[in-house]
Amino acid sequence: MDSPPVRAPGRPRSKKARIAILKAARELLQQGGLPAVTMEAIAQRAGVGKPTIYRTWANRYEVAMAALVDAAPETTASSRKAAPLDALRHQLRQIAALFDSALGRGVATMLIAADAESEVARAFRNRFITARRDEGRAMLREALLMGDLRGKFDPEIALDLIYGPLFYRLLMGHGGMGQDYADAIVDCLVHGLGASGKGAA
Amino acid sequence: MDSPPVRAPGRPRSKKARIAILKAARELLQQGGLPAVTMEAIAQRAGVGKPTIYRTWANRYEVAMAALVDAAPETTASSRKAAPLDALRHQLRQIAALFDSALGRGVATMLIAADAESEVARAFRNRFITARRDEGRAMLREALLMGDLRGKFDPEIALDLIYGPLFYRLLMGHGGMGQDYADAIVDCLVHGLGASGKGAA
Amino acid sequence: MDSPPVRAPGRPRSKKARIAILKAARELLQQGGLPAVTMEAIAQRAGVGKPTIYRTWANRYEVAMAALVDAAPETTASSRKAAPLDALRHQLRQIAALFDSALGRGVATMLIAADAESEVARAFRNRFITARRDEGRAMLREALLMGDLRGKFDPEIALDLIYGPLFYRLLMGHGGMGQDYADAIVDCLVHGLGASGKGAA
Amino acid sequence: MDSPPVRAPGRPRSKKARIAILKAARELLQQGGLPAVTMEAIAQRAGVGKPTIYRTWANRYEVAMAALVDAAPETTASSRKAAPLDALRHQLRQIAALFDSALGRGVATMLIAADAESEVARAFRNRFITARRDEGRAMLREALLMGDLRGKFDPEIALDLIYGPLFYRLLMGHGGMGQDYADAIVDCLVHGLGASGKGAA
DNA sequence: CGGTAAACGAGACGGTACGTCGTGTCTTTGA
DNA sequence: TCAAAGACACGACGTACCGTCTCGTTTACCG
Repeated sequence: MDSPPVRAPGRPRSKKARIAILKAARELLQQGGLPAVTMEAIAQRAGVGKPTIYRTWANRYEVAMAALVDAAPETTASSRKAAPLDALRHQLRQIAALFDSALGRGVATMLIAADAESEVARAFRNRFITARRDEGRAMLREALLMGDLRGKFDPEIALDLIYGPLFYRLLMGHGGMGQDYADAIVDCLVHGLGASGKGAA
Repeated sequence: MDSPPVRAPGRPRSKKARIAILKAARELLQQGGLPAVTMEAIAQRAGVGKPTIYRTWANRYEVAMAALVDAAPETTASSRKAAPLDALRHQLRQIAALFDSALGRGVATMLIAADAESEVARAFRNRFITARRDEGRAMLREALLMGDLRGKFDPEIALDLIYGPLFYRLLMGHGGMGQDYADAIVDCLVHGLGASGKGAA
Repeated sequence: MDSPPVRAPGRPRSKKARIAILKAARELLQQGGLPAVTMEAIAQRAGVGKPTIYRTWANRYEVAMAALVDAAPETTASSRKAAPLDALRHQLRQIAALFDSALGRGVATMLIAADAESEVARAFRNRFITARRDEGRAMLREALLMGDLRGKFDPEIALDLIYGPLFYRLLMGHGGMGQDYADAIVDCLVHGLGASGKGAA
Repeated sequence: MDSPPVRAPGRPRSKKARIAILKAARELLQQGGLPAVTMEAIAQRAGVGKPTIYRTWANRYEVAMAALVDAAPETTASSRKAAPLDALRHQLRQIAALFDSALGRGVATMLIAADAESEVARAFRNRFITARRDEGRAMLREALLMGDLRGKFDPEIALDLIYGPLFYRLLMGHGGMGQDYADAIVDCLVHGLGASGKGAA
């Protein structure tokens, strides 16, 4: 790997170490899930001292998150020019695919286990959750502007109703995560359950 | 198979020990959250040997779950004679209150960390999740019968939209879990987002 | 004391169980040494409940000792009519052979580990040690009477010098336990080291 | 092989921890005998983690032996200028005193229980047994040179006859371990039992 | 010959110690 | 100065036996 110049192990390693750590964490995550991502395993596999890891991340969850953040595509790069609701469906399908993968559970575990206020946890949420939610919010607004949606609703609540079911099934595993599920969520929500005005509070 | 008349040989398991273990686990869960529920702490607090715990439960998550299952009320005992949608709102408020408590995170962690196929995990899901979902399904049906709802929708998807947001916020913590949140979910869903027929797939 | 007329009420102890227990203990001792002789292993192998063992023996060492006592030949049945010193050599060879076997170490361990005052420990010592020592004492006396020995010595010290070396090598393992060793001990002792009268105290 | 210039990487082992562990083991040994020397007790008393102990020693017997080796005087420092046989008597009295102490049984137990081939067991035997035996051998040789002894005998057998009785009584406990016992052994051996030439094999 | 009392098998009990693992901190050496 | 290596204190893990107890069953004797 580092054969020709044979740069002996020493000080100037900062970037290389970081990359090796994240790579090791990613591989461990894929092979054995989050429980396999131990500091010791990372250090050994990356050829790095444990203190070097702790210098950058506070605990193993942060390393795992950083590995995911590092690996994931920065943007969904949604298909431009599509109708807003179709774009929303497309995005939802992508998220469903992620949750359906082996990493899905790991994502959920991290969301729970990590310190909610840590720097990396915030970045993780930004990258994986908030960014998509922001996209979704923009899509809803556009749909209203273009007349695809005409109801009166709190967009934040609507976004919860859109993304919530995916997390629900991720946690409970009581149903599939297929593409049609993403579509069904949108359809059910935009049509509503048919309020009659009788059952209101 | 040969269950009713047969009796296992040897000394029967002690009811006292079982009760003490679950009580200790419950207290530890309330005081320090799930991380505090260690086998050693349970054993010491319950005045019980560790093997006695392992004889019944496979790991600390199972004990914690069993403690919750043991402690929780069997049924929500919803207010009878209320309008179905009001009953649904009431149930949702109760769940929100649970998730808002210190136990909320623990519940979520357990759902993730425990072996999904274990006996206790199944019981836990039945008691805490499925039972409420079943109640919700009945309420939806009743609302349709009574004319409070008139839409055409897949009830399973609708139930996901109802309960999903609570898990979403439990995981992400991006918003409150108050009583009004429960109401807002129901309202948003029954009215829908106002489909125009244009944005369909 | 009150043995003949009195008879305990209830079911008498099972001879079959006793035999099975001692057999199991003996086998375990041969296969894995003393550490393998655990109460649980004995009980399982003998098809017997642990309390049945404890009813007769106080701990695993006692069981192991009883197993040895039960297995060992009651008497050395020394060759009659042999010269006393030859008989002594013969006996010593037999003891060396025992110590050289797999059971040798177990014997030593038990002598150390068991409660020195227990009933079985005493029986064990009687059977294995004292009986042989008594035989040895008789042989010494006979040798003196017959004129084979003419020195002035304390017989108890002489007996220690005869049997001690075997235990020494059993413990330390610094030399063989062959037949010639037994002979060498007797020879060296009966001739002595050749006192000159100068080094006396 | 490459010992002198080479140095293991990483943090070197703590001398303080080693000393604390051996001190704790020694105290436990004195207070409660070998059964009291448990890894957990050592770790707690020494303020040390269990893995730190296991890093150096394989089991509690090794720790106990190391503690004794560490504590014992390197040499008996026998009284110079004494007659060789008197020096031998002196040494034997010292050993008898050790065996008579609370540590005596522990010493014997360790000799049996520990892995005979382990590094520490070898050191233990060297320090406690072989060194004294070597001293004894030298004394015998000197006594022959000086004419205090004139017999023809195998010195190794003679040494077994000298030290064996002490181990015999240590194991069997059938007699005292006093100073006069040490003297009696030497006296009996140097004079012999008085061979007549009749009882030979 | 039917009661009764003890011994039986089975195995759960409260404990203690085991030896392993992972954590997050520290100390040393080397580049 | 900082990185690797790895020892450190800590503490939970899950296992193995200990010696005791509680079951329901079996078996011999004695009234």
